[in-house]
Amino acid sequence: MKQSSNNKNNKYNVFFTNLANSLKIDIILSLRQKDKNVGEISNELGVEQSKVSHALASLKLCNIVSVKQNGKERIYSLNKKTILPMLNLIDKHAKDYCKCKCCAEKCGSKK
Amino acid sequence: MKQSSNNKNNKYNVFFTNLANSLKIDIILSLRQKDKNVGEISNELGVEQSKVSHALASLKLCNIVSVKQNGKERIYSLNKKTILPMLNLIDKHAKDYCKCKCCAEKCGSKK
DNA sequence: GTTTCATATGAAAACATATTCATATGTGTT
DNA sequence: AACACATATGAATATGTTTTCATATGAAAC
Repeated sequence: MKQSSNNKNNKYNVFFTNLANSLKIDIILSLRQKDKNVGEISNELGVEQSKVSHALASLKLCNIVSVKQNGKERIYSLNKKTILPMLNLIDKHAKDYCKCKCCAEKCGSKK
Repeated sequence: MKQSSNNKNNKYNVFFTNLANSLKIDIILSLRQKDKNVGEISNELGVEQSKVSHALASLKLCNIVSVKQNGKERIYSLNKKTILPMLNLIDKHAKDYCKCKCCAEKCGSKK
């Protein structure tokens, strides 16, 4: 009877899971303005370097960011083609449906 | 020096976190075709009823689905306006960037 | 080739969310 | 009111992902 798809690795799940993290979102929002190296991101967000590196590595796996070597630095840039329209959809969605100030607390996360 | 945004509840994170789950994705894909009650979804996916209920409750918090009572059933329907374009963006993204068959395994999730 | 700066990596711990299972609630029927 | 059906809820556990911290790697300068 078990006809479950059990499709843990479908592309949608992989993509959303990768983005389901506030640090990664902060990095994405930061890279929206301009390309940055790891140190710049780390300083700007006040977040430890290795944490940023881990987050970037994961974003890179899904081609959400890409990287260029420049001397000893690595410059990360955002793949805007996919992400920006996606953020816009969420902006629109939130505007339409999340009218109360408590919405952010209530949506999805128990925290 | 800690100038971190620490914005765990920003709308993007809340939204993506809610979607970062294969059952919820399966439910969304199923509701894409037509509205269904909990039992139908549960049967179709071969997934226990309470699991489906929990997933639907969480999707509802973000207005990704909505619900209508019909006798003792509850009919869930997908808010297509936001989700469908979002899935399309991911389709496009995967087509452009995830050319190898191993990509799904590699992207984002360690599993 | 040693030092310094920049970033990546591994592994354990911390954390968050999903799953499970027992049970409660709600709706209609008899 | 008792029952059956449909769905929701709570709480403990399981699972998966992030965080942390120590350390490794790589690139340039000396």
